[in-house]
Amino acid sequence: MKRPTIADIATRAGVSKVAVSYALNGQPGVSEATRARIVAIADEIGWRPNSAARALNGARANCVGLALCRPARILGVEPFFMELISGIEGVLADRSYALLLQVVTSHQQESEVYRRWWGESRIDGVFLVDLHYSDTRVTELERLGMPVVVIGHPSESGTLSAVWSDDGQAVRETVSYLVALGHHRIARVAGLPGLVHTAVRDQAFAQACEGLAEHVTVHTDYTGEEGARATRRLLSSPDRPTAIVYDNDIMAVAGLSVAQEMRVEVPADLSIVAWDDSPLAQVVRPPLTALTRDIPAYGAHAAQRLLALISGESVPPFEDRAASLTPRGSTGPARSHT
Amino acid sequence: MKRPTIADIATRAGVSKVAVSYALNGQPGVSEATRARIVAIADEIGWRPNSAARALNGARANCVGLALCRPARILGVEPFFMELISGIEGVLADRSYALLLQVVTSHQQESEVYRRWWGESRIDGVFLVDLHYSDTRVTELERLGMPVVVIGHPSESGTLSAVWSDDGQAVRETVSYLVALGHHRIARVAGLPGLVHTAVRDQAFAQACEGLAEHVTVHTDYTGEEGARATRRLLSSPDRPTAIVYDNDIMAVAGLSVAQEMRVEVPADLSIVAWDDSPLAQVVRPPLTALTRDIPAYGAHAAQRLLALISGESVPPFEDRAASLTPRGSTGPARSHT
DNA sequence: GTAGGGGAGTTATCCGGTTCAGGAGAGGGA
DNA sequence: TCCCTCTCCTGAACCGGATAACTCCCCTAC
Repeated sequence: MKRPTIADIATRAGVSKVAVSYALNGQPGVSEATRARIVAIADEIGWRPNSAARALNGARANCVGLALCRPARILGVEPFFMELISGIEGVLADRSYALLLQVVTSHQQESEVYRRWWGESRIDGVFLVDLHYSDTRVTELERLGMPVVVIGHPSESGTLSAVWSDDGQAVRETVSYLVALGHHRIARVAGLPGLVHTAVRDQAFAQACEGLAEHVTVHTDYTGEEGARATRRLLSSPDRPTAIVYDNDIMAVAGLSVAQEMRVEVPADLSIVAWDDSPLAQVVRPPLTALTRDIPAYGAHAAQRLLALISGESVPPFEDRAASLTPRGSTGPARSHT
Repeated sequence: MKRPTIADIATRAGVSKVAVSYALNGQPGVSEATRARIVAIADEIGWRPNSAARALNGARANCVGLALCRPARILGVEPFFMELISGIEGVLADRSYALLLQVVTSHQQESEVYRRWWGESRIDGVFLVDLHYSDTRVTELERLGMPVVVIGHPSESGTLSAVWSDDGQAVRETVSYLVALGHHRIARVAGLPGLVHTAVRDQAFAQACEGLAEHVTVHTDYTGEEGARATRRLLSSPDRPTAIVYDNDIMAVAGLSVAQEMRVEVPADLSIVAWDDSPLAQVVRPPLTALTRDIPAYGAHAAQRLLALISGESVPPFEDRAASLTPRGSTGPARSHT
């Protein structure tokens, strides 16, 4: 029941281990006849190269890592990561790379996971997501000298390669769309304030809203509860906004529910925009206007870069397409001033 | 910049590789003084055991696998898998086990992934999810002789160990709750018909509903669109149901939206129950009555069993707690017959 | 006739850690 | 003094492949 090795194949074929190694790796040094015979035997007994043995020869581990540092309940409800992973794996699978996944609870733990994986030669590189300002993980990974692709804004990725999309542009597009619809009081329910992409959006939002009667950003932890609470507070203020942009879909749905509960009509009294389109945004009534990104493609681009990096190529920052606005029923003209 | 090996430590400590190996593995054969010295040096230079070298000696790979066979868009929107993974990893992390993840598009591809991982000695075992009837993956995995924990009903898991929960009981609890509220026409919007847990629920539902004026089950692919379509059809029938049970939360939310769009009041005219509680179920209005399970715990139990199996222990089927009903605003008494 | 060249294999070594079979030296009992 | 045991440590082999270097052998060319 032991797994077959090249030595077994060699015995069967009546040649040396080396001939088998050459034959199975397409190297010169064996005749075509012998090669065919060896390949046939390998096939027949179901031989697979032992990844440990290969890795031991300084070869690649054929594996990359991803550590996610978010509470389980948020990870579960945010389609983003699963879609990202799907996209990443589409590329990895083609090159027979595996993905090592770990959910951690702190950046310190995350760094520790990287150090361990790298020290144990388990992985050839990692993806880094959810960049913070002065992120200790960046310096840590730079120090390790491991191939890394940062999925996030290059301004904070240090010397590490980055794959990113211009959230600022998406914000500007959204705001000017809302302004064109006659909205003067726009609010934004944002995600975690420490994240770089939150800050980028914050800043772009503030700039795009200059000159408007009112604009405000509220930070949350991405959960529906906080999204609902923020919405309730916003809609309770005397000069309540006529449009709210949410940083994820679960908060947008929560906000929509709050509006309905408070008898605020969507889109007549309130327009809602969700960041990141998802089936969820489309099944609620009215369907949510959303900032659509091709997240699997985003992940695929990151994976391609990481593999290139591992092969020793140098990889300049790659700017993916910005999210684009998909108008649906949740946005409409602002009701003229009452 | 090379990663340190035990040979480096040996040189530094002035002993042989073997002494270092013994010292670092807590084996007898070195004095406490020497052991302390070696451990200190290892610590100082940041040594980690090369996992490939260890694996090569017949040791465990310290890694388990999970392949998910669902389209990316469904995976993303269903919190189930991410929560399951979080739970699994909580246990794995304690034992320094890693999780290898792959998203595949067919069972054939999934089996191929298992064969490859196992053949390459990358993993010590796998989780099998989304069991079908006459599942070829079961026989395939039995043939490989690899440790496997099936997350699903033991009736179809063959000789493989199973961790499961009694969906039938949850269905019965739900139906009797609805009946107690005066509902006589109950519908169920179910998931993929091929899945064992769908069939288990189907059967339990049919049995629990015996004697009712009407009960019907509609199968879907778990997407919000199909959930909405099914709901629309159900609510358009002359004898429309007064209660609908959905197999996941995204379909329940879609159903709720359809009801609202059709001016069917929830819960006055229609009660809604969602399978698997999630933040999503709680943020919509009215909040959804849901079948709550502790999914991370479910994953944790499965992981414990898989690790036990890998250690050579025998693992009987483990029945986890059944989902329990969490009543919220989406269910109420059936309106008396008009 | 012989040097040269290449095809087809082989042997030896290495990767980093584990394991087994000793071996040196100290200590103890008869 | 001899032998035995125990502690602490070492050399060698091994895991499954990759790779450098070498050996044949046959064919060609000068």
